[in-house]
Amino acid sequence: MLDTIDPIFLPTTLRTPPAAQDVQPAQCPHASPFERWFGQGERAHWSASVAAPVACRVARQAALLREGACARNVYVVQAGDFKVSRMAEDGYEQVLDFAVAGEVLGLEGLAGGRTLATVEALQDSLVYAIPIHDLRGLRAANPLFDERLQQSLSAQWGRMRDLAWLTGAVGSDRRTARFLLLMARRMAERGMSASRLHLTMRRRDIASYLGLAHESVSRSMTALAAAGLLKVLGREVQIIDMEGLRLLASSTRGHGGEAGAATLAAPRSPRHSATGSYAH
Amino acid sequence: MLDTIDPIFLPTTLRTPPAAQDVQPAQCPHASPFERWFGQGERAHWSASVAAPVACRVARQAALLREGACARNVYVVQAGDFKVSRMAEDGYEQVLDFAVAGEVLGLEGLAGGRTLATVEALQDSLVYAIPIHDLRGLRAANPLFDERLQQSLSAQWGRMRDLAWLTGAVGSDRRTARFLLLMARRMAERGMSASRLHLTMRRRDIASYLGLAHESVSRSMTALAAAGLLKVLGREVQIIDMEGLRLLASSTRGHGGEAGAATLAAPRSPRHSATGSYAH
DNA sequence: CGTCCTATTGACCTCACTCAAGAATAGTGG
DNA sequence: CCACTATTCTTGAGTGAGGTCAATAGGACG
Repeated sequence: MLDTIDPIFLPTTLRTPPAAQDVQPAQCPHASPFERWFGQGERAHWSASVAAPVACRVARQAALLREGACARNVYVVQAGDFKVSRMAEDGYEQVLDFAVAGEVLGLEGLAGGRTLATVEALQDSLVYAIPIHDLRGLRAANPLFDERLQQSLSAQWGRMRDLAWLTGAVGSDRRTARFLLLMARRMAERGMSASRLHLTMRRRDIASYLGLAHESVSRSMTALAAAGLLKVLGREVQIIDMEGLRLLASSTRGHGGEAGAATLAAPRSPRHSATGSYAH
Repeated sequence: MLDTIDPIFLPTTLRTPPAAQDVQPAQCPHASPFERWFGQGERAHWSASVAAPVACRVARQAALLREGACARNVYVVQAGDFKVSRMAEDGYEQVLDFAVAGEVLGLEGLAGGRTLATVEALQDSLVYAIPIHDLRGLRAANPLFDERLQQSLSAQWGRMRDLAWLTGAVGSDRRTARFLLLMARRMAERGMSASRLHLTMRRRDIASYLGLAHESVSRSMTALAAAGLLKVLGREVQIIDMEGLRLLASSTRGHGGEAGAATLAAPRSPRHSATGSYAH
């Protein structure tokens, strides 16, 4: 009976002490990712020929999947978050997505047998590994899992929609605002605070994801903070004016947001930096 | 027996007379999309409870799927091509993809029951409609179809990869070059000439897809033509120097392509326009 | 304590967006 | 078939935004 697996979050050598909402899946309105995927109690039975998913710890900066490798497993993220990237032909690292708890990784390698992206842990994380050759049997044995898998495949479309929504916005401030709103939405979907973001990835990763220079991301952050929409302290971001951020992000192109009220101050003047410790 | 369906291409009021390679699926190294999806001859049998897919003609500019509508069918494109777009909150039309023969449309609506994108025919096209409630039965009855469906779901990941590859490039010329290479690759995958592109979509659609202004797309086209890489004549594009185009597109950012040789002439000087009939 | 990585800020300047106008094409109706 | 219209495409001019280069500071880690 695998339902006795305790979803212990890994307190081993965590650089950044985990925030309270991260280690308490019980606080989420939904059950833990494991239960949502495989069911709980007596419903989480496995067929005799199929092994139960194996819990794996992934250290920060460790590669869960490496581009071009042989695809062996898919992974369900139990805790932590990941960066999905791909190497362009000239060595540029193109970030495709950021995956958080509840998502499944490695499905892209199903067809070709080869991993098509590198997936790297942004913090010490916990995943459940499912061998690809067990997928069919697991789907047959566990209807809930089959349903979740279907949803994940169609959720892939949502990722593309998000990416297009982000890169479709003209203006680095707008684009950065959309990114923050997207991250906030993902937090909210998991029952955590939407206004308090952690941003485990580097500015450079965000920049690659948004199609900007990392300096522009940095500048936009401070600009949004100077406009009173955010408080930025390194990778810690607190959204002050969610509605203002939405208004700014709502217009995809052209000058001014909607009614011309949400435009940031044109003569970028961060005299009084609201960036916390970075003030000087 | 549905294998007797003749994939007649519609010669009804075609503005642009279809090129020979478009109406001759027999010339492709692969079979027709219908055969590739459903098999041919005796293998294309259907279970008694599941109707065979229905061929549907879609007129140019007609909406095959409309965003927000109730999801009833998925469609396999037999001939023609489509624009997949989504309306942003401010009314901006964000183009997400261009679909060509062999691809499946409407899968994104499977989970939520609602269509998440508008799919519009760029030319008079032919699709096979499959009711969603028949999907399960059809997959069970036809293993080939099941396999293709799996591949299409994982192919969705490739679309996102393509989109990120496009928007990741800095510089409108590079981005346009990548777009043309992408279209050429899709043509080649279907056994057609990779150097001769039709571009059934408007410049504005390309621009939305690439995250550019449509004027920039137009300018980049003429710039690429002036550099001797292309011949542009409205929506008809012929790639002259495929390798040069690849070299230009290979570098995602920074000045110059790879060895500094593939940069376009800096003082954009289209004295002698190579745009065909647009010369004056 | 020294090194490496990351983040921020500044200066400069190219480039692409915006606005605007003209030309070519497609579509419609007489 | 041609006139008329609407849409699409191209080109120009100007400017502001963001990319590149560069320097500094902060933080992590051994």
